[in-house]
Amino acid sequence: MDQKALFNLLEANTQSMISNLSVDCVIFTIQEGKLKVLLTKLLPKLGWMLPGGFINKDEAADIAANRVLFQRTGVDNIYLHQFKIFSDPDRFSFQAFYDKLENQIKESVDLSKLSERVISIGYFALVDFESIHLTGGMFDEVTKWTELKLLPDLMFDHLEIINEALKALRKELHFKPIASNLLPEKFTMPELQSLYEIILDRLIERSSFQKRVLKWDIYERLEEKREGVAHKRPFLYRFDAKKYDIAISQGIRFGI
Amino acid sequence: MDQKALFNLLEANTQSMISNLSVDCVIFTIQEGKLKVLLTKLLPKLGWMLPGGFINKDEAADIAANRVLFQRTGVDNIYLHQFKIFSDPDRFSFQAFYDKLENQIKESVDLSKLSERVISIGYFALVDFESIHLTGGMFDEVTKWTELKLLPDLMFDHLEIINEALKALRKELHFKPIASNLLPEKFTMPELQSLYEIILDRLIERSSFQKRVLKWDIYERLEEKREGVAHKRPFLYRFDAKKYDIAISQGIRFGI
DNA sequence: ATTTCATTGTGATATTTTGACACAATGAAA
DNA sequence: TTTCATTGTGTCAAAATATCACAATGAAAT
Repeated sequence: MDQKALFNLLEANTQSMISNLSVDCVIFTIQEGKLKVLLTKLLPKLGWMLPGGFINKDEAADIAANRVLFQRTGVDNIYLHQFKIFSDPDRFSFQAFYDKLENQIKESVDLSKLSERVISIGYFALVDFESIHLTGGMFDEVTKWTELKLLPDLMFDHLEIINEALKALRKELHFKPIASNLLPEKFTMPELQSLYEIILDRLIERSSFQKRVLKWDIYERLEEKREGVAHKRPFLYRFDAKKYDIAISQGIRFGI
Repeated sequence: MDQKALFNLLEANTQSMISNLSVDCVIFTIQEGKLKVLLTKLLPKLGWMLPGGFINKDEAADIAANRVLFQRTGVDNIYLHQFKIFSDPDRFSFQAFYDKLENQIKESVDLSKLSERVISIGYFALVDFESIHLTGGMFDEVTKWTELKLLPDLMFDHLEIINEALKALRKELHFKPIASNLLPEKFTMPELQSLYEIILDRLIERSSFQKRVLKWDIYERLEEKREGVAHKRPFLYRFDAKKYDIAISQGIRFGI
């Protein structure tokens, strides 16, 4: 990530991009028992924000969201769930950016070419921390995972976008269980329970959790058990896409 | 509704509107035991479509949706739920409109001023048929309720928008019960059950339905009963907004 | 006037689901 | 060899749900 990305933003590449329509991605993961979200900066001197960017003129929003996320963070090919659009006329202004720039950069920017407002489409995703590899040499300076409860000041309305994303995620859990994205291929029941507890921010009783989850009949218990734990070894489970499709077609819900 | 609305659309009022961003409203109601949706035409000769229009430059999308719906149908001040955006680059083209116009109209339109694509924000609402009064002299010709299972050919991707709206409505039922909008102030349990059956398109057992619904503790039974029925008179109920707020704050869900 | 009959309120019962808790099994760490 | 946190699983009670039954109702039919 270098100044080129900033220029792309500020010029909004007026030939190929729609300068009044953007996407913003709220990427959740769980690490060290905490729910975290991926933040980026355009330049080290600018504030933290969500990875986002403008939609190309010939591009569907879902495609744009994946492209932008990849360009900004190296995160590639994940399922992004569109959850809300943010259309307050005052939510974003190029002027606010412009004012923070150094004079050298300002000279190369023509504000009059940019639209007066930007509407943004919010996407969220849940990803497995271990399988995500962030790119860019200036990692810590312009890209970081931040604990949801310890967010820094964010630019524009990005705090609101994150809050809405969390609400939408919790709703969506009823219709799409998390294990398909957030966990590695093989996982244990206690691990799955822990995810629910972290995302829903409340404790869940162990025995009834297991009974409820297994009744969905979308997880297959394997012969193997998790190795190297200092106590009884838990069974490994695997998400079964076929059983999941069957369950969905029967209108099952995944309430916890 | 006259040709002026059409001109507004085609010129997209370039001074005050964002010509690449629109809203479309899927208004559901139940009449004669059928789930119906509100369709409109811009002109009698043009095809059926959803009530929709462009967003003003200084306007939030939710406001635009209500304004557009009112202008096109006379339906005022209802809760519109934003459910999805439609961003396929080929989903809409002004050209398609243009080609269907008469020469006289064509001469007054400058296509080059219009954007090449339009992204639309989908809204849905559930309304009580009896309390809705459609305006406009050409009612049947340009505005009508249509049974969902007997939809005519629709312009653009509006069939897809309706299908997605129905999916979203069924999901949303878990978090927001319908009786607050779709029913008149006073209603009976069998009427409420009928709504669920129509919207979910399946039969529900009577006794357990009533027990489940009453356990939500958001409906208040009145002393009165429905008059003029040729059998036992059912009790009337009323939606209790305060109890509803309490229930919501406790994270209750309204699964059926 | 009387009977009919579809519909509703409600209870009885069985079944399923959930919650709370107990306890033996496990296996690395002490 | 012992310790001990964790896990799988069972038991039991409580709550929720499904199934069925039946009396009450009151306009419509006779």
